[in-house]
Amino acid sequence: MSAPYNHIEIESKWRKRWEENPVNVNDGKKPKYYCLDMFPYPSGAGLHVGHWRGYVISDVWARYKMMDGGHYVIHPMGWDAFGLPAENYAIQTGQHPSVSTEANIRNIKRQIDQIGAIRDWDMELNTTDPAFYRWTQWIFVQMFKKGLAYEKEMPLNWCPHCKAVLANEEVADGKCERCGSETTKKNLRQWMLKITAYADRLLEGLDGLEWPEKVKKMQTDWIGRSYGAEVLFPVEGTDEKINVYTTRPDTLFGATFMVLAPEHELVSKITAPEQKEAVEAYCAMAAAKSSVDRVQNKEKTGVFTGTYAINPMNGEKVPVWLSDYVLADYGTGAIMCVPAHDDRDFAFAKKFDLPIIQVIAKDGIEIEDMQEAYTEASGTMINSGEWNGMESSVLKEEAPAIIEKKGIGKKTVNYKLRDWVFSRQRYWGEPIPIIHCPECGAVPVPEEQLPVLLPDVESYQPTDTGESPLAAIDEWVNTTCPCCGRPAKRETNTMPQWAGSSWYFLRYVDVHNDKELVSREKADYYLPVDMYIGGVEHAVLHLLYSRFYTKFLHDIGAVDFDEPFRRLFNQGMILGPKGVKMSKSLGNVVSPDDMVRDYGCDSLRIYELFIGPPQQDSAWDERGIDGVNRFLNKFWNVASESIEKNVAPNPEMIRLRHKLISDITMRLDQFALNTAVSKFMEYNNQMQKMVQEYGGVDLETIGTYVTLLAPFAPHLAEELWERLGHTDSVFHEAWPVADEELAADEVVEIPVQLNGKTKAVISVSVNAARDDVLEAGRKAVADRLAGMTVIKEILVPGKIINFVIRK
RNA sequence: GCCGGCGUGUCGGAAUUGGCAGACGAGACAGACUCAAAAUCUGUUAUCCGCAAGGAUGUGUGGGUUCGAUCCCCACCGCCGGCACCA
Repeated sequence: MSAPYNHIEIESKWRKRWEENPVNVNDGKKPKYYCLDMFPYPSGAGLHVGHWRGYVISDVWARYKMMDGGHYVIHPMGWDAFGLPAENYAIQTGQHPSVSTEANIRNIKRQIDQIGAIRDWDMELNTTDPAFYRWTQWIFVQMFKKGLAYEKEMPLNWCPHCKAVLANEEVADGKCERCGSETTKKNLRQWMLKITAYADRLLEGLDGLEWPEKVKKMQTDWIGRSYGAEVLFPVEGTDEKINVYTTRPDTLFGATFMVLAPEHELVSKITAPEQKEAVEAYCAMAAAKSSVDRVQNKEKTGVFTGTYAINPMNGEKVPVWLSDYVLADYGTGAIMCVPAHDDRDFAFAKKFDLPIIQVIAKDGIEIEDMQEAYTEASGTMINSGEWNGMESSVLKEEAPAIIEKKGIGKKTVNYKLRDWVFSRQRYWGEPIPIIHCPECGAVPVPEEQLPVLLPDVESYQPTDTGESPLAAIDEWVNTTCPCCGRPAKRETNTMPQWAGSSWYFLRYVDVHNDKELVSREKADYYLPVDMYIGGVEHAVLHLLYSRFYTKFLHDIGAVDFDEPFRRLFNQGMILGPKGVKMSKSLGNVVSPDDMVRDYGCDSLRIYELFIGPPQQDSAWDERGIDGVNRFLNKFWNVASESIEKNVAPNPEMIRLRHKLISDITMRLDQFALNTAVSKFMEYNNQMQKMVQEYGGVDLETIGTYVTLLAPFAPHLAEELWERLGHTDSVFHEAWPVADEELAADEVVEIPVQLNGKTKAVISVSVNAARDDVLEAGRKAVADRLAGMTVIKEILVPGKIINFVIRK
């Protein structure tokens, strides 16, 4: 028996070898494969076993791609280092955020190195590096020049805790996505990015992506495209017209009242004098409502304006109301209300005793005393003048065109997606490269003057007023206009956390380029990303923003593709031992460091995969790693024994070899990494029996096993590969290919069932004739067939025999 | 409320997608080695009845399709996630 497996010695040996002699090198001839991890925020807590799992998954994939197809794999890592925690730490300690960030990066880099992954550290980047954010600012300037970055004053989501505005994507349930505080609305002048200009392309581009359907669905819903019509309702006694958006123009005859958002611009113009006071009071109340109230309290409120409008379809007078259930920033901020066919309108009509007219009847029957709205689109039109008798689902499609023809409105498309609020009132972010000149307005900083460096401040403390801490640095703020040379002021807001991450993946491949964002030559060879691995929490944030940025950079000719990530894999979270999210405050964070020391990197790698399906959340259970560790030790022994004995192959071993190749490859391709590990264990158990029976397993089979195991346990594999007598790295081996004929069993066991219940199992040759197999089946259950009538005999070759019998 | 996903031993999970349910691992129990423990090895381990051979039940619940259902269809229950007054 040779020496036992010593993970410390072997892992440090190969770590050193790989450093001296990297296995993943670009010779300029290989096809490329870009396998990317979502880059981490360098938090002070370091990596826990959950982060580790994501990086293990991506490394297994990267190494597999390196061997399968002989790719040069781009597998870089960087730091998404702007953001609030570093800034908050700076507020507490007075230490510059870059200092704590740098220390955190050192620690996390050490932890990442423990994974033993192939990494292109010469591509490392950091979003807070001026050489990087120069180009983040450059992209902003290009967007500004194309009219996609603009300033606007509007009510915005404001987080009183973070003291910054938030994008819609950063607010969930009326609360700040980051800190959980209730958000309020604040009227502020902010920089916006016109992501809505790309709504259709962002929607349509999803079709060609190999992404989880769930994420595509989330983005589709977030963009929220709907088709309908805008219809003009003249206001009685004035020249004004109220423009409403509806997806159900077929129900126009059923519109018995209208509702405007309290913020609608016509409110003050059309309110009747006797209702003025009530309307003003209602608007004030609506403005004071918090986002949480608005989302959670769905009890309808409203006020009558005292004014009537005319339904343009039938000339009927309809009262105009105000209510905050109509959103000012969706559609036209005004709706026509059809209480018979919309739940919200129904509730409003019931509360304020407004008329309800049914215009769609299921099977032509009108409902007496309606108790709830009939919201289905199928039925026959009634009470609808010229439309009576039509099928409503047909009319729904045709109505926008009819309305347009009549000159009372037009066909339209609407989106839920809003423009992206892009400025933040905080210190630790990229300065927005704009100069405000009293004469020339907002002027971009000339490209050759980029980057606009983030200056040092005395206080990082954010303000309550919506002003950035940068505003206090007069010598930085005061500058001259690049256009006219007169005194001007710098923009003091910074960019949101998402700015750098929206395009960083493009920069890795040309990280030192100081002439352009990325050279066309390098972009054409290395990009886009072939596989992107990370958590699902960025579905409508980072992943949507990145797609928008890439489409924009495509349009200005910076890159020749317009989707950044061809394939996306969302790994599940590792939860704490009790199944709750790991967090510092709960004290259930498990660090990989001790386990790497005690069990070795390869054991932890495999355990991270074995714990459950990679896309699924799994609770951490530290005991499980023992099983994986035992498996690696056993395999080490099987391999060592076999190397010593060098036995000749037999058909059983050859069959095992080809079955293993086929099983492992299939599972890798399906991303079923947990069952790939099970299969390794299963085959290892079989090989152990062969060692007992034949003294060892033939070295070709051992070599194949080692090759297949290499992406999972790279150190152990390299060591055994060397012990098998090879001088080159196992990672330069081509991925083995199974010979299905050699993998096929000669004899198969098939169950024999009576009425679907297994009563016996027979062994038959795979080539046996149908009748012989059936005969063998009959024999196996002969005693049970006695006195029975066989009604039907079912034989699925190689699978099953089933006799349907009756007394 | 709407849209997804899931529900299998004590636990994590598997089942080549309609063909022996519970692979693989953890845990537990028993045994071997040991003065002893750890490590290692060898068994057993879905439930119920039975000394046993064997039999019955069993993939959230109820029904259906099928020779055969964890898998397909219908209804329901429970958990998780997303969206949420989007006209």
